[in-house]
Amino acid sequence: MSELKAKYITTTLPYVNADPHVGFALELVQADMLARYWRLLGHEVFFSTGTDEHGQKIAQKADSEEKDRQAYVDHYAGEFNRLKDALNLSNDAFIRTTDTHHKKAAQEMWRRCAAKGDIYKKAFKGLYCVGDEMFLRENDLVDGKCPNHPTMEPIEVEEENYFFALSKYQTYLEEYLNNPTSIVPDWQRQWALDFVKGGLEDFSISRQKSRMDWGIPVPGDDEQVMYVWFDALTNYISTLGWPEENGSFKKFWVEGDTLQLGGKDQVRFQSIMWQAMLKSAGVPATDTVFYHGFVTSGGQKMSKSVGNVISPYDMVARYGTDATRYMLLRHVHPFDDSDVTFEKMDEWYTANLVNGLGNLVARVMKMAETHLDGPIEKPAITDFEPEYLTAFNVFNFQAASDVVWKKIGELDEKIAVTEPFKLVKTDKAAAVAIIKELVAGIYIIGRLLFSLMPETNMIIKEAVLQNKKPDNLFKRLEI
RNA sequence: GCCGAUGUAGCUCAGUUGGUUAGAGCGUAGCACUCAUAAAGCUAAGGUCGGAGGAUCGUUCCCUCCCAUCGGCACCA
Repeated sequence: MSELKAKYITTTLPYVNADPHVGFALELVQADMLARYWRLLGHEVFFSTGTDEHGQKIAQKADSEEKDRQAYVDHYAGEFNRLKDALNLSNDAFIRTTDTHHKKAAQEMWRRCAAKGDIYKKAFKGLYCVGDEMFLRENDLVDGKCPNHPTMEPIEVEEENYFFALSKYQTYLEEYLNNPTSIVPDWQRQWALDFVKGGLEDFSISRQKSRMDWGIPVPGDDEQVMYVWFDALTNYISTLGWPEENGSFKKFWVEGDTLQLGGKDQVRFQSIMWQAMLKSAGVPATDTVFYHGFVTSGGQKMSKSVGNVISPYDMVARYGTDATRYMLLRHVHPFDDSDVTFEKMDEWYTANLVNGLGNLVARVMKMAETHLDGPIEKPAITDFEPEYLTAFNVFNFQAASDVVWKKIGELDEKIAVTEPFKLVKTDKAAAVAIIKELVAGIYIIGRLLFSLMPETNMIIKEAVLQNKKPDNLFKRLEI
């Protein structure tokens, strides 16, 4: 058997200007399910996540709340890092773009792109709102005024910024995106390809320090700080120790398979700008970027004003960690938008977890505990069925989960058909044989849940090995 | 406006080489059982497969047009 390739997987880094959102929780558990699955298959895995902490919006928010900026981002980094326990994540690294090492790496990225001749200075002209202390976008203007300050006249400001020569990489990016595995799902790849073919503009990668100083200093220019995107993108390799060329970077990025996850609004950044930066710096491209959809609630985008925001912490509080993972991985579409409400989640929870998985384990283990002399022989490890493997290969977390629930249904049916609880009164040996099969079936279900619901996996395994009915896996919801 | 999708049972969705009675899960109704978290099992109701034309011996699945919904159309990240 050939050596399995090392696997690198990372989420995007959420921008820490708000509390963790269920959409990001989705990305995290998707990454975690893959990471655990690969480890189970025997791959060496490096799973990274973290926080993106520089830029205008964060500086502004911290200032407006009269908080020290570093203290402000420390707080939010903590809020995001708390998801590790809440969602039982197995990430190997949590990188913050304010980490010292990361700052150095971002500067090295800059130097390399500059050495390649891809960074140049150019005058940038834009409408600037003095009230917001930031440049306004054409689309944001309301009657030509800043939406937040309709009484103030935006002023035209010109400043010199550094630009990255993205346009140089059009041909390269077309080649890269022609590779069918560069982006999943494929229609996102088509979009990216069309976008690149339509022509690329260079983009600014710095801000004048006098106007915005919450960023990583541009090497060799005290007047400028990096634009947050240039800084943040570098995290995907700085987390592996880059620019140190050996060690983790070599093992996972150069010699391993690399996978990045992101929301569907990230295509331009992850698959276009970032890939051009990597090429410029002489670093191998990301093998695949997977883009998930958005989670809506009640048919609308979540927003504070609508009042339909779902916090992952609220989900965990109501259903528990494994059940929350279950909702996000089995009932949210891997890459299309999905609608989630507590009403729907209550149904899923009760039907599939309480009445389905939880009840099955309870009824089987009760019979086992009552009628077997001791634990069954530990079932041999069997290969996963093809549909389970295929589901993971195409990032179809729902299909992978469906395999488990199909088995749950089969076992429930088997109990109904063979009635071991009745048979035990007339033919104990036959009943015991059936119960043993059922327990083995539970064990297999537990194993299939390894990546989806790690805690449940452990409980089932323990229950089988000790021949003891566990406490109810999922508590019935209070009405 | 342009580009791209989507429109299949109450809900969420499967359904590619076009071929007899269109599927699953959840929900609903009834039957029945009792090992289990009043759970599971069986049965049933429920669909002109968005609409209209066309090509075909024949299409939910191909072509055209229309309607509806959604998303994107670069420096907010």
